[in-house]
Amino acid sequence: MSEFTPQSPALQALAERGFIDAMTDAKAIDDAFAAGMVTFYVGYDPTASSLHAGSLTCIMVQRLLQRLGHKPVVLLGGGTARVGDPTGRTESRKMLDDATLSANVAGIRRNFDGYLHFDSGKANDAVLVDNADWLCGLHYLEFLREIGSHFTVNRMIAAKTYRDRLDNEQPLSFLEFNYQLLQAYDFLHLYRDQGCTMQLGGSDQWGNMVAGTELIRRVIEGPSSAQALTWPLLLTSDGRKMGKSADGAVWLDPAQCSPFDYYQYWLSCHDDDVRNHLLKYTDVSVEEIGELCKAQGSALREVKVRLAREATTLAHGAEAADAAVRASKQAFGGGDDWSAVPAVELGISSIGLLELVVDPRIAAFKSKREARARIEAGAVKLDGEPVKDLGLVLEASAFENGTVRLQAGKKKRFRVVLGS
RNA sequence: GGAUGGAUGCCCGAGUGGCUAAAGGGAGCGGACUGUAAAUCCGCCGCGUUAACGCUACGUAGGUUCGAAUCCUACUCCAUCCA
Repeated sequence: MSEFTPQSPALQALAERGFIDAMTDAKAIDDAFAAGMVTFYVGYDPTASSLHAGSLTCIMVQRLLQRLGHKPVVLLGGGTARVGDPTGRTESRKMLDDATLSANVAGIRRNFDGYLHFDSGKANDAVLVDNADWLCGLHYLEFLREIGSHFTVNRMIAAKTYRDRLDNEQPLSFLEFNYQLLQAYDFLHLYRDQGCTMQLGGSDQWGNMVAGTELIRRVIEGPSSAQALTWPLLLTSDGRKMGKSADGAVWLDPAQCSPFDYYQYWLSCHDDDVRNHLLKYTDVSVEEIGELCKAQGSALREVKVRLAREATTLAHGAEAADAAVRASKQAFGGGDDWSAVPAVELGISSIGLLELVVDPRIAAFKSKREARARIEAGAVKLDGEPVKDLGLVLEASAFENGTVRLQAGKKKRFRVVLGS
Protein backbone atom coordinates (compact mmCIF):
# COMPACT_ATOMS: atom_id res chain seq x y z
CA MET A 1 0.00 0.00 0.00
CA SER A 2 2.88 2.33 0.62
CA GLU A 3 3.75 2.25 -3.07
CA PHE A 4 0.20 2.90 -4.12
CA THR A 5 -0.93 6.25 -5.49
CA PRO A 6 -4.69 6.70 -5.56
CA GLN A 7 -6.24 7.76 -8.85
CA SER A 8 -9.80 8.36 -7.75
CA PRO A 9 -10.74 11.73 -6.25
CA ALA A 10 -12.42 9.97 -3.37
CA LEU A 11 -9.46 7.94 -2.26
CA GLN A 12 -7.14 10.85 -2.87
CA ALA A 13 -9.25 13.02 -0.64
CA LEU A 14 -9.35 10.42 2.09
CA ALA A 15 -5.60 10.00 1.90
CA GLU A 16 -4.88 13.73 1.91
CA ARG A 17 -6.98 14.30 4.96
CA GLY A 18 -5.50 11.45 6.92
CA PHE A 19 -8.47 9.15 6.83
CA ILE A 20 -6.68 6.01 5.74
CA ASP A 21 -5.21 3.42 8.03
CA ALA A 22 -5.84 0.07 6.37
CA MET A 23 -7.63 -1.22 3.30
CA THR A 24 -8.56 -4.71 2.21
CA ASP A 25 -7.48 -4.01 -1.38
CA ALA A 26 -6.34 -0.51 -2.15
CA LYS A 27 -6.37 -0.99 -5.91
CA ALA A 28 -9.86 -2.44 -5.93
CA ILE A 29 -11.15 0.35 -3.70
CA ASP A 30 -9.56 2.99 -5.87
CA ASP A 31 -10.98 1.45 -9.02
CA ALA A 32 -14.44 1.23 -7.52
CA PHE A 33 -14.40 4.89 -6.51
CA ALA A 34 -13.13 5.84 -9.96
CA ALA A 35 -15.73 3.76 -11.78
CA GLY A 36 -18.79 5.48 -10.37
CA MET A 37 -21.02 5.87 -7.38
CA VAL A 38 -20.05 3.60 -4.54
CA THR A 39 -22.53 2.78 -1.83
CA PHE A 40 -20.72 2.53 1.48
CA TYR A 41 -21.66 2.30 5.10
CA VAL A 42 -20.46 3.26 8.53
CA GLY A 43 -21.98 1.85 11.69
CA TYR A 44 -22.91 3.86 14.75
CA ASP A 45 -23.80 2.65 18.20
CA PRO A 46 -27.03 4.09 19.52
CA THR A 47 -25.87 3.97 23.11
CA ALA A 48 -27.00 7.54 23.77
CA SER A 49 -29.65 9.85 22.42
CA SER A 50 -27.06 11.84 20.53
CA LEU A 51 -23.70 11.25 18.98
CA HIS A 52 -20.81 13.31 20.26
CA ALA A 53 -17.74 14.81 18.69
CA GLY A 54 -16.00 11.47 18.96
CA SER A 55 -18.24 10.16 16.18
CA LEU A 56 -17.47 13.12 14.02
CA THR A 57 -14.71 11.36 12.15
CA CYS A 58 -17.23 8.83 10.89
CA ILE A 59 -19.67 11.53 9.96
CA MET A 60 -17.11 13.64 8.16
CA VAL A 61 -15.87 10.69 6.12
CA GLN A 62 -19.41 10.03 5.05
CA ARG A 63 -19.90 13.67 4.23
CA LEU A 64 -16.67 13.88 2.25
CA LEU A 65 -17.55 10.86 0.15
CA GLN A 66 -21.09 12.00 -0.42
CA ARG A 67 -19.82 15.34 -1.68
CA LEU A 68 -17.71 13.40 -4.15
CA GLY A 69 -20.77 11.64 -5.45
CA HIS A 70 -20.88 8.47 -3.41
CA LYS A 71 -23.80 7.18 -1.47
CA PRO A 72 -23.60 6.93 2.32
CA VAL A 73 -25.53 4.40 4.30
CA VAL A 74 -25.79 5.29 7.95
CA LEU A 75 -26.19 2.10 9.89
CA LEU A 76 -27.50 2.46 13.39
CA GLY A 77 -26.79 -0.58 15.48
CA GLY A 78 -30.13 -0.78 17.21
CA GLY A 79 -29.92 -4.55 16.93
CA THR A 80 -26.27 -5.06 17.74
CA ALA A 81 -26.54 -2.68 20.66
CA ARG A 82 -28.71 -5.37 22.15
CA VAL A 83 -25.64 -7.56 22.11
CA GLY A 84 -22.75 -5.25 22.89
CA ASP A 85 -19.47 -4.89 21.05
CA PRO A 86 -16.65 -6.28 23.17
CA THR A 87 -14.01 -4.53 21.06
CA GLY A 88 -11.44 -2.89 23.23
CA ARG A 89 -13.38 -3.52 26.34
CA THR A 90 -12.34 -5.54 29.28
CA GLU A 91 -15.78 -6.21 30.53
CA SER A 92 -19.24 -6.59 29.20
CA ARG A 93 -21.11 -3.55 28.13
CA LYS A 94 -24.43 -3.16 29.76
CA MET A 95 -27.42 -3.86 27.63
CA LEU A 96 -30.00 -1.23 26.86
CA ASP A 97 -33.71 -1.77 26.82
CA ASP A 98 -35.78 -1.47 23.69
CA ALA A 99 -37.51 1.80 24.50
CA THR A 100 -34.24 3.57 25.18
CA LEU A 101 -32.73 2.23 21.99
CA SER A 102 -35.49 3.42 19.73
CA ALA A 103 -35.43 6.84 21.33
CA ASN A 104 -31.68 6.96 20.78
CA VAL A 105 -32.05 6.01 17.13
CA ALA A 106 -34.46 8.90 16.62
CA GLY A 107 -32.15 11.35 18.35
CA ILE A 108 -29.12 10.29 16.36
CA ARG A 109 -30.93 10.69 13.07
CA ARG A 110 -31.19 14.41 13.79
CA ASN A 111 -27.44 14.68 14.33
CA PHE A 112 -26.88 14.08 10.65
CA ASP A 113 -28.99 16.91 9.31
CA GLY A 114 -26.16 19.36 8.81
CA TYR A 115 -23.76 16.82 7.40
CA LEU A 116 -25.52 14.61 4.89
CA HIS A 117 -28.45 15.05 2.53
CA PHE A 118 -31.08 12.35 2.81
CA ASP A 119 -34.08 13.42 0.76
CA SER A 120 -32.87 15.74 -1.95
CA GLY A 121 -33.90 13.42 -4.75
CA LYS A 122 -30.35 12.76 -5.81
CA ALA A 123 -29.05 9.31 -6.53
CA ASN A 124 -26.49 9.58 -3.78
CA ASP A 125 -28.91 10.63 -1.06
CA ALA A 126 -27.88 9.13 2.23
CA VAL A 127 -29.90 6.28 3.64
CA LEU A 128 -30.38 5.57 7.29
CA VAL A 129 -31.02 2.04 8.40
CA ASP A 130 -31.31 0.32 11.74
CA ASN A 131 -30.02 -3.20 11.93
CA ALA A 132 -32.70 -4.02 14.45
CA ASP A 133 -34.95 -4.20 11.38
CA TRP A 134 -33.26 -7.31 10.09
CA LEU A 135 -31.45 -8.70 13.10
CA CYS A 136 -34.42 -8.83 15.42
CA GLY A 137 -36.38 -11.01 13.05
CA LEU A 138 -33.62 -13.53 12.48
CA HIS A 139 -34.36 -17.15 13.00
CA TYR A 140 -31.67 -18.83 14.97
CA LEU A 141 -31.44 -22.05 13.03
CA GLU A 142 -31.46 -20.33 9.67
CA PHE A 143 -28.80 -17.94 10.82
CA LEU A 144 -26.60 -20.73 12.06
CA ARG A 145 -26.97 -22.58 8.81
CA GLU A 146 -26.52 -19.68 6.43
CA ILE A 147 -24.02 -17.54 8.29
CA GLY A 148 -22.60 -19.55 11.15
CA SER A 149 -21.28 -22.26 8.89
CA HIS A 150 -18.90 -19.80 7.26
CA PHE A 151 -17.07 -18.97 10.46
CA THR A 152 -14.68 -21.12 12.36
CA VAL A 153 -14.27 -20.63 16.05
CA ASN A 154 -10.56 -21.22 15.59
CA ARG A 155 -10.36 -18.17 13.42
CA MET A 156 -12.58 -16.05 15.57
CA ILE A 157 -10.73 -16.57 18.81
CA ALA A 158 -7.55 -15.59 17.03
CA ALA A 159 -8.95 -12.08 16.56
CA LYS A 160 -7.37 -9.62 18.91
CA THR A 161 -10.67 -8.56 20.36
CA TYR A 162 -11.49 -12.00 21.62
CA ARG A 163 -7.93 -13.13 22.13
CA ASP A 164 -7.32 -10.42 24.69
CA ARG A 165 -10.33 -11.39 26.67
CA LEU A 166 -9.45 -15.05 26.65
CA ASP A 167 -5.79 -14.46 27.44
CA ASN A 168 -6.75 -12.41 30.43
CA GLU A 169 -9.27 -15.01 31.46
CA GLN A 170 -11.89 -12.32 31.36
CA PRO A 171 -15.35 -13.63 30.86
CA LEU A 172 -16.51 -13.39 27.27
CA SER A 173 -20.14 -14.23 27.03
CA PHE A 174 -21.45 -16.22 24.11
CA LEU A 175 -23.67 -13.27 23.37
CA GLU A 176 -20.70 -11.01 22.85
CA PHE A 177 -18.88 -13.67 20.94
CA ASN A 178 -21.63 -13.43 18.36
CA TYR A 179 -21.07 -9.75 17.80
CA GLN A 180 -18.66 -10.30 14.98
CA LEU A 181 -21.08 -12.55 13.15
CA LEU A 182 -23.84 -10.04 13.45
CA GLN A 183 -21.71 -7.21 12.15
CA ALA A 184 -20.53 -9.37 9.29
CA TYR A 185 -24.13 -10.21 8.59
CA ASP A 186 -25.00 -6.51 8.52
CA PHE A 187 -22.54 -6.03 5.72
CA LEU A 188 -23.92 -8.97 3.82
CA HIS A 189 -27.44 -7.70 4.28
CA LEU A 190 -26.54 -4.22 3.05
CA TYR A 191 -24.60 -5.70 0.18
CA ARG A 192 -27.67 -7.55 -0.98
CA ASP A 193 -30.28 -5.02 0.00
CA GLN A 194 -28.60 -1.71 -0.83
CA GLY A 195 -25.83 -2.71 -3.16
CA CYS A 196 -23.44 -1.55 -0.49
CA THR A 197 -19.94 -2.68 -1.34
CA MET A 198 -17.79 -0.93 1.18
CA GLN A 199 -17.62 -0.60 4.92
CA LEU A 200 -15.64 2.15 6.58
CA GLY A 201 -14.77 2.58 10.21
CA GLY A 202 -12.16 3.28 12.82
CA SER A 203 -9.17 0.98 12.94
CA ASP A 204 -10.50 -0.80 15.99
CA GLN A 205 -13.28 -2.17 13.80
CA TRP A 206 -10.92 -3.80 11.34
CA GLY A 207 -11.51 -7.35 12.52
CA ASN A 208 -15.26 -7.06 12.40
CA MET A 209 -15.15 -5.39 9.02
CA VAL A 210 -12.93 -7.98 7.44
CA ALA A 211 -15.21 -10.66 8.79
CA GLY A 212 -17.92 -9.01 6.72
CA THR A 213 -15.97 -8.93 3.49
CA GLU A 214 -15.00 -12.54 3.92
CA LEU A 215 -18.54 -13.59 4.61
CA ILE A 216 -19.71 -11.88 1.46
CA ARG A 217 -16.98 -13.50 -0.56
CA ARG A 218 -18.12 -16.91 0.62
CA VAL A 219 -21.84 -16.39 0.33
CA ILE A 220 -22.12 -14.45 -2.90
CA GLU A 221 -21.96 -16.37 -6.11
CA GLY A 222 -19.30 -15.18 -8.49
CA PRO A 223 -16.87 -12.35 -7.96
CA SER A 224 -17.85 -9.97 -5.21
CA SER A 225 -16.32 -6.63 -4.57
CA ALA A 226 -16.86 -6.06 -0.88
CA GLN A 227 -14.11 -3.94 0.61
CA ALA A 228 -13.23 -2.43 3.94
CA LEU A 229 -11.31 0.71 4.77
CA THR A 230 -10.33 2.03 8.18
CA TRP A 231 -8.97 5.30 9.43
CA PRO A 232 -6.55 5.68 12.29
CA LEU A 233 -8.09 6.19 15.67
CA LEU A 234 -6.36 9.22 17.00
CA LEU A 235 -6.25 10.91 20.29
CA THR A 236 -5.86 14.63 20.52
CA SER A 237 -2.29 15.69 20.99
CA ASP A 238 -2.65 15.90 24.71
CA GLY A 239 -3.77 12.30 24.75
CA ARG A 240 -7.47 12.76 25.20
CA LYS A 241 -10.09 11.01 23.23
CA MET A 242 -11.82 13.19 20.72
CA GLY A 243 -15.06 14.62 21.85
CA LYS A 244 -14.39 14.69 25.54
CA SER A 245 -14.12 17.87 27.49
CA ALA A 246 -13.65 18.37 31.17
CA ASP A 247 -17.40 18.28 31.57
CA GLY A 248 -17.85 15.09 29.62
CA ALA A 249 -18.84 14.37 26.07
CA VAL A 250 -19.24 17.14 23.54
CA TRP A 251 -22.66 16.25 22.20
CA LEU A 252 -23.84 17.16 18.75
CA ASP A 253 -27.37 17.70 20.00
CA PRO A 254 -27.69 21.43 20.77
CA ALA A 255 -29.95 20.63 23.68
CA GLN A 256 -27.14 18.70 25.34
CA CYS A 257 -24.28 20.95 24.32
CA SER A 258 -25.04 24.51 23.29
CA PRO A 259 -23.56 25.84 20.04
CA PHE A 260 -21.62 28.25 22.21
CA ASP A 261 -20.00 25.44 24.16
CA TYR A 262 -19.53 23.46 21.00
CA TYR A 263 -17.70 26.37 19.45
CA GLN A 264 -15.62 26.74 22.58
CA TYR A 265 -14.60 23.11 22.42
CA TRP A 266 -13.04 23.58 19.01
CA LEU A 267 -11.64 27.00 19.71
CA SER A 268 -9.75 25.85 22.76
CA CYS A 269 -8.09 22.89 21.13
CA HIS A 270 -4.39 22.33 21.34
CA ASP A 271 -2.19 24.16 18.82
CA ASP A 272 -0.84 20.89 17.50
CA ASP A 273 -4.34 19.64 16.67
CA VAL A 274 -5.43 22.58 14.55
CA ARG A 275 -4.20 21.24 11.24
CA ASN A 276 -5.50 17.78 11.83
CA HIS A 277 -8.87 19.07 12.95
CA LEU A 278 -9.19 21.36 9.97
CA LEU A 279 -8.47 18.45 7.67
CA LYS A 280 -10.85 16.06 9.33
CA TYR A 281 -13.64 18.19 10.68
CA THR A 282 -14.12 20.99 8.18
CA ASP A 283 -14.67 21.34 4.44
CA VAL A 284 -11.78 23.77 4.07
CA SER A 285 -9.65 22.74 1.13
CA VAL A 286 -6.35 21.05 1.70
CA GLU A 287 -4.56 23.90 -0.06
CA GLU A 288 -6.15 26.53 2.12
CA ILE A 289 -5.42 24.55 5.25
CA GLY A 290 -1.81 24.52 4.20
CA GLU A 291 -1.87 28.29 3.96
CA LEU A 292 -3.72 28.77 7.24
CA CYS A 293 -1.34 26.57 9.14
CA LYS A 294 1.62 28.69 8.24
CA ALA A 295 0.42 30.94 11.01
CA GLN A 296 2.71 31.03 13.98
CA GLY A 297 2.26 31.98 17.59
CA SER A 298 -0.74 34.05 18.47
CA ALA A 299 -1.80 34.27 14.83
CA LEU A 300 -2.86 30.67 15.27
CA ARG A 301 -5.75 31.95 17.30
CA GLU A 302 -7.43 33.27 14.19
CA VAL A 303 -6.99 29.89 12.59
CA LYS A 304 -8.70 28.32 15.54
CA VAL A 305 -11.56 30.77 15.14
CA ARG A 306 -11.89 29.58 11.58
CA LEU A 307 -11.79 25.96 12.64
CA ALA A 308 -14.35 26.45 15.37
CA ARG A 309 -16.65 28.46 13.13
CA GLU A 310 -16.53 25.88 10.38
CA ALA A 311 -17.15 23.00 12.73
CA THR A 312 -19.99 24.79 14.48
CA THR A 313 -21.57 25.75 11.19
CA LEU A 314 -21.71 22.13 10.15
CA ALA A 315 -23.25 21.04 13.41
CA HIS A 316 -25.61 23.91 14.14
CA GLY A 317 -25.81 26.16 11.09
CA ALA A 318 -24.19 29.43 10.10
CA GLU A 319 -26.43 31.53 12.24
CA ALA A 320 -25.64 29.70 15.43
CA ALA A 321 -21.97 29.67 14.52
CA ASP A 322 -21.91 33.42 13.98
CA ALA A 323 -23.66 33.95 17.26
CA ALA A 324 -21.09 31.75 18.96
CA VAL A 325 -18.24 33.73 17.42
CA ARG A 326 -19.78 37.02 18.54
CA ALA A 327 -20.60 35.73 21.99
CA SER A 328 -17.10 34.39 22.46
CA LYS A 329 -15.45 37.60 21.42
CA GLN A 330 -17.60 39.51 23.87
CA ALA A 331 -17.44 37.08 26.74
CA PHE A 332 -13.73 36.45 26.50
CA GLY A 333 -12.66 39.76 25.06
CA GLY A 334 -14.07 41.75 27.92
CA GLY A 335 -17.12 43.04 26.07
CA ASP A 336 -20.45 43.77 27.67
CA ASP A 337 -22.68 42.38 24.98
CA TRP A 338 -23.27 38.86 26.13
CA SER A 339 -26.55 38.50 24.29
CA ALA A 340 -25.38 35.39 22.48
CA VAL A 341 -23.90 33.72 25.55
CA PRO A 342 -26.17 30.96 26.80
CA ALA A 343 -28.62 32.20 29.38
CA VAL A 344 -29.57 30.31 32.49
CA GLU A 345 -33.02 31.24 33.71
CA LEU A 346 -33.24 30.41 37.36
CA GLY A 347 -36.90 31.27 37.84
CA ILE A 348 -36.26 32.78 41.27
CA SER A 349 -35.55 36.36 42.13
CA SER A 350 -32.71 35.89 44.56
CA ILE A 351 -30.00 33.36 45.15
CA GLY A 352 -26.82 33.06 47.19
CA LEU A 353 -23.57 33.16 45.29
CA LEU A 354 -22.56 29.70 46.44
CA GLU A 355 -25.88 28.17 45.49
CA LEU A 356 -25.74 29.86 42.13
CA VAL A 357 -22.34 28.60 41.16
CA VAL A 358 -23.16 25.04 42.19
CA ASP A 359 -26.59 24.97 40.55
CA PRO A 360 -26.80 21.98 38.21
CA ARG A 361 -27.62 24.22 35.24
CA ILE A 362 -24.34 26.02 35.78
CA ALA A 363 -22.25 23.48 37.62
CA ALA A 364 -19.18 25.68 37.61
CA PHE A 365 -17.86 23.72 40.58
CA LYS A 366 -18.56 20.29 41.95
CA SER A 367 -19.44 21.18 45.50
CA LYS A 368 -19.96 24.13 47.76
CA ARG A 369 -16.74 23.25 49.50
CA GLU A 370 -14.82 23.55 46.26
CA ALA A 371 -16.80 26.60 45.20
CA ARG A 372 -15.77 28.38 48.39
CA ALA A 373 -12.11 27.76 47.73
CA ARG A 374 -12.38 28.88 44.13
CA ILE A 375 -14.33 32.01 44.95
CA GLU A 376 -11.76 32.97 47.54
CA ALA A 377 -9.09 32.46 44.91
CA GLY A 378 -10.84 34.97 42.69
CA ALA A 379 -12.27 32.53 40.16
CA VAL A 380 -15.70 34.12 39.98
CA LYS A 381 -16.62 37.43 38.41
CA LEU A 382 -20.02 39.09 38.20
CA ASP A 383 -20.41 41.65 35.44
CA GLY A 384 -16.65 41.57 35.10
CA GLU A 385 -15.91 42.29 38.75
CA PRO A 386 -14.18 39.68 40.90
CA VAL A 387 -16.41 38.63 43.77
CA LYS A 388 -14.96 37.06 46.89
CA ASP A 389 -17.86 37.50 49.30
CA LEU A 390 -19.05 33.99 50.07
CA GLY A 391 -22.21 35.25 51.70
CA LEU A 392 -23.27 37.43 48.81
CA VAL A 393 -26.90 37.13 47.82
CA LEU A 394 -27.88 38.17 44.33
CA GLU A 395 -31.18 40.01 43.95
CA ALA A 396 -32.93 40.39 40.62
CA SER A 397 -33.64 44.03 41.37
CA ALA A 398 -29.94 44.80 41.61
CA PHE A 399 -29.36 44.04 37.94
CA GLU A 400 -30.74 45.41 34.74
CA ASN A 401 -33.45 43.01 33.57
CA GLY A 402 -32.41 40.80 36.44
CA THR A 403 -29.53 39.62 34.31
CA VAL A 404 -25.95 39.32 35.45
CA ARG A 405 -22.90 38.15 33.53
CA LEU A 406 -21.19 35.31 35.36
CA GLN A 407 -17.64 34.20 34.72
CA ALA A 408 -16.46 31.13 36.57
CA GLY A 409 -12.92 30.05 35.98
CA LYS A 410 -11.22 30.28 32.65
CA LYS A 411 -13.81 28.75 30.40
CA LYS A 412 -17.27 29.03 31.87
CA ARG A 413 -19.45 31.97 30.92
CA PHE A 414 -23.17 32.40 31.57
CA ARG A 415 -25.86 34.99 31.51
CA VAL A 416 -27.75 34.42 34.69
CA VAL A 417 -31.35 35.57 34.59
CA LEU A 418 -33.07 36.16 37.92
CA GLY A 419 -36.72 36.83 38.44
CA SER A 420 -39.84 34.77 38.60
C1' G B 1 -11.16 -28.95 42.95
C1' G B 2 -6.20 -27.46 45.67
C1' A B 3 -2.06 -23.69 46.90
C1' U B 4 -0.40 -18.86 47.22
C1' G B 5 -0.75 -13.59 46.35
C1' G B 6 -4.03 -9.46 45.74
C1' A B 7 -8.47 -5.99 46.06
C1' U B 8 -6.80 1.54 48.67
C1' G B 9 -9.55 7.91 46.58
C1' C B 10 -10.77 9.67 38.87
C1' C B 11 -6.19 6.45 37.40
C1' C B 12 -1.42 4.42 39.08
C1' G B 13 0.47 3.48 43.76
C1' A B 14 2.46 3.85 49.33
C1' G B 15 0.59 2.50 53.78
C1' U B 16 0.17 -3.23 58.36
C1' G B 17 -3.50 -0.92 65.23
C1' G B 18 -3.81 5.48 67.01
C1' C B 19 -0.01 11.36 64.72
C1' U B 20 -4.33 8.53 58.11
C1' A B 21 -9.28 11.89 54.66
C1' A B 22 -5.09 8.31 53.99
C1' A B 23 2.57 9.43 51.25
C1' G B 24 3.97 9.96 46.07
C1' G B 25 2.89 10.44 40.85
C1' G B 26 -0.61 11.36 36.87
C1' A B 27 -5.18 13.51 35.50
C1' G B 28 -8.44 17.42 36.81
C1' C B 29 -9.63 22.26 38.81
C1' G B 30 -8.35 27.57 40.40
C1' G B 31 -4.71 31.66 40.26
C1' A B 32 -0.30 34.11 37.81
C1' C B 33 1.91 34.39 32.99
C1' U B 34 -0.11 34.01 27.81
C1' G B 35 -2.69 33.67 22.47
C1' U B 36 -9.55 31.31 25.80
C1' A B 37 -2.69 27.40 23.35
C1' A B 38 1.75 25.01 25.29
C1' A B 39 5.49 25.24 28.98
C1' U B 40 6.36 27.17 33.85
C1' C B 41 5.24 28.80 38.90
C1' C B 42 1.71 28.94 43.09
C1' G B 43 -2.69 26.82 45.27
C1' C B 44 -6.80 23.24 45.53
C1' C B 45 -8.09 18.37 44.78
C1' G B 46 -14.35 13.11 49.59
C1' C B 47 -18.94 15.84 51.32
C1' G B 48 -21.25 19.48 54.72
C1' U B 49 -20.44 23.74 57.99
C1' U B 50 -18.11 30.44 60.20
C1' A B 51 -14.61 26.75 62.28
C1' A B 52 -8.64 23.07 64.42
C1' C B 53 -16.19 20.42 64.14
C1' G B 54 -19.27 16.61 61.86
C1' C B 55 -20.27 12.87 58.29
C1' U B 56 -18.79 9.36 54.56
C1' A B 57 -14.49 6.46 52.64
C1' C B 58 -9.55 1.93 51.83
C1' G B 59 -13.76 -5.26 47.59
C1' U B 60 -18.74 -7.04 50.61
C1' A B 61 -20.82 -8.51 55.43
C1' G B 62 -19.83 -9.27 60.32
C1' G B 63 -16.31 -9.49 64.70
C1' U B 64 -12.04 -8.15 68.19
C1' U B 65 -10.39 -3.36 70.34
C1' C B 66 -10.85 2.69 74.10
C1' G B 67 -9.44 3.01 68.83
C1' A B 68 -8.76 -0.58 62.41
C1' A B 69 -7.37 0.84 55.66
C1' U B 70 -4.24 -1.87 59.03
C1' C B 71 -6.05 -7.85 63.47
C1' C B 72 -9.99 -12.12 63.08
C1' U B 73 -14.24 -14.71 60.35
C1' A B 74 -17.24 -15.54 56.13
C1' C B 75 -18.22 -14.13 51.22
C1' U B 76 -17.20 -11.98 46.16
C1' C B 77 -13.89 -10.93 42.35
C1' C B 78 -8.85 -10.92 40.22
C1' A B 79 -3.61 -12.88 39.50
C1' U B 80 -0.11 -16.86 39.46
C1' C B 81 0.87 -22.07 40.14
C1' C B 82 -0.85 -27.37 40.77
C1' A B 83 -4.67 -31.18 39.36
